[in-house]
Amino acid sequence: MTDTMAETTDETAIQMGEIQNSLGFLLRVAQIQTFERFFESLGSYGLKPGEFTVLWVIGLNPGMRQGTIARHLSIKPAHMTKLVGRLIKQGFVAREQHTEDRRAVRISLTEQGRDFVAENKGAFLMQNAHERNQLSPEEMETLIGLLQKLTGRDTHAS
Amino acid sequence: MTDTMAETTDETAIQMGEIQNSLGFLLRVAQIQTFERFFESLGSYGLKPGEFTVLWVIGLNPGMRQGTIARHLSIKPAHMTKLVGRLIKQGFVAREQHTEDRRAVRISLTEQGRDFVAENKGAFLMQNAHERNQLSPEEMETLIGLLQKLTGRDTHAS
DNA sequence: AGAAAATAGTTTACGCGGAAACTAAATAGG
DNA sequence: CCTATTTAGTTTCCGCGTAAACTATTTTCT
Repeated sequence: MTDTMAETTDETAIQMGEIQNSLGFLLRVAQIQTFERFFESLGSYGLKPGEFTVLWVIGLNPGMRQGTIARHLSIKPAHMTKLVGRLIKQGFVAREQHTEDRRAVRISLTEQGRDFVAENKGAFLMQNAHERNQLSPEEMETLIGLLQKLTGRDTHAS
Repeated sequence: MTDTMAETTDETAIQMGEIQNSLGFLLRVAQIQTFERFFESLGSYGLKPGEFTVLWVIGLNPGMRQGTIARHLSIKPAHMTKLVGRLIKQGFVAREQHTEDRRAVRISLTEQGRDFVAENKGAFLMQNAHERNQLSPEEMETLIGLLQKLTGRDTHAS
């Protein structure tokens, strides 16, 4: 599962240098791994992490504008359109015209969407369960806190 | 159905729930931001983070097989082919046939490639300089250590 | 040796996500 | 009012990264 030490070709003596400590590099690898884990639990439904996140937030904010949700999730408008389109096609989300501002689009979950979120909430949040990775609960907490701070998403940001 | 049915027009009052603490979500946002920072410094050269990383590792391991490097960087073979192709087109990398195994491809940096890496090494590694983000040096160190552990890439396990 | 399997890398087809151009609706300015 | 600007979302086009199929070479097995 982890790096196969058995494979002892001379080629494996690779030098990585400071890249090993590069934030960008580590974030990339971490995300790849997280992505893979996600598919182990939710992949069977053909849903991607981003899609589940959107579903989740729509569920918490029914009737909100899709643009607002996109902005808060750092999703680009163009991408949001397609994302919502997919979710609608799957029957999880419904669009409704904003009555006051007819440019705006309100979105909310369908019954099916609510059920889906409720069912898979656990699996999704399991991502940071320490059983699934190398970190202790405290370490995971620290990591998440630091990432929140790094991204300016900690609740008590300056 | 629930009490959250109140339609929110206020943008700031968005609910995110446990997603805020989701490792996957935070990794995604962090990576987007890191990506943006990268372009501020190296974007002018039209080089992507992944490309610079590959360039870097080739520089540290001249003449190594491209597949070996790919594996160590969690890059898929197909992608590696295109990556190397681009780097060759830019004049940074050179291919040479492996003499013993004619299937294998050895790659190394050109003079231009070495110069480029030397020039931009500082800018690339600056990513984790605390001046560029919200974290103190110690916090950054902790974060990097935790990410290494999470990804199983902490070579010098504490 | 010769067929079969394994290995290295490439090509092809596809989906995701982004930038920019576009449409539609609301607001501002005269 | 009526044009001009802004805002919300969509569409179009493009590049990245992946899976799967493919080519070429090496190894294994009999």
